[in-house]
Amino acid sequence: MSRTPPHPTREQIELPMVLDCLSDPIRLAIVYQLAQQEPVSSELCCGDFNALSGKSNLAYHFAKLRECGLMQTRVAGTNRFMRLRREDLDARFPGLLDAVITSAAKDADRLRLVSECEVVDAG
Amino acid sequence: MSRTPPHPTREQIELPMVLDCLSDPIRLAIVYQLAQQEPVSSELCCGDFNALSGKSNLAYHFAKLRECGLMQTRVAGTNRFMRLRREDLDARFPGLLDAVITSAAKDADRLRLVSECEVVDAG
DNA sequence: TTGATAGTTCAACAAACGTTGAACATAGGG
DNA sequence: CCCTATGTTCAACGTTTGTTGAACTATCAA
Repeated sequence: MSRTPPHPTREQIELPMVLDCLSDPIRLAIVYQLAQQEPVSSELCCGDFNALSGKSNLAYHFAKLRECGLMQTRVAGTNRFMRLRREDLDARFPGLLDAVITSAAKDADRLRLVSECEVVDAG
Repeated sequence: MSRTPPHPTREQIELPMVLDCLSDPIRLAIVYQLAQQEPVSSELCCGDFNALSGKSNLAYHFAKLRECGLMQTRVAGTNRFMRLRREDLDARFPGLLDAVITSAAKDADRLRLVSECEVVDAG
């Protein structure tokens, strides 16, 4: 598979694009899941999101998240590891990412941020 | 003109809809302009946004902003007065509106949040 | 080399979106 | 009453979006 894909620089990150990206339920769930995992490890790979949708649809959303500057992708063998661009986002838009994630957490069930099986596992 | 249009209740306000609404440049400019005016008077009428786009296009965006719970419209004679639903938004999504407005302010010129003539007037 | 695994790319399609202008409704002033 | 100002609604349009499945690429392990 090709090399590590292009990402915007910090200064190229645009507010409307970020908000638009976060407004899609699947992408919000991806960002939320990344944020939840952050204390443990800052990275997750594509397969960790398979519960959210099909692989090709996820690839589409990953690309959007990358293009708008929300995520960074690192290629390692046959895996791609993704992490939130927290530093860049906090620098550009202070408090925004946290506010979104906190708000999303409050509505977690309404938003189906967790996949069905995870909910079952937790219960 | 018909009666005052329907608005969602506080609990009906949904995060993805709010983010999607804010991701449009014209709507972001409307919200920003309302937020700027807040200390002075919490309301502006439709005509105050005429620099942003045509009247029918603005009516379309006003409807979106109302439907997602960002704004409230009050009918007074031939005017409609609009204000941000700050209390409701802060209750549902603490810090979100402020983070968006602060971020928008930082990029004010890049985002064309102010109309051309306002910029000229200021210069 | 063969096969399996991980993920991307492409073409297709329906649905939703933003913009326009024309028509409409309503209220207020002469 | 007529006229104007304010704002909405409607139909039309081209564009962008999200989703699908099939084809593809690349890496690793046996």
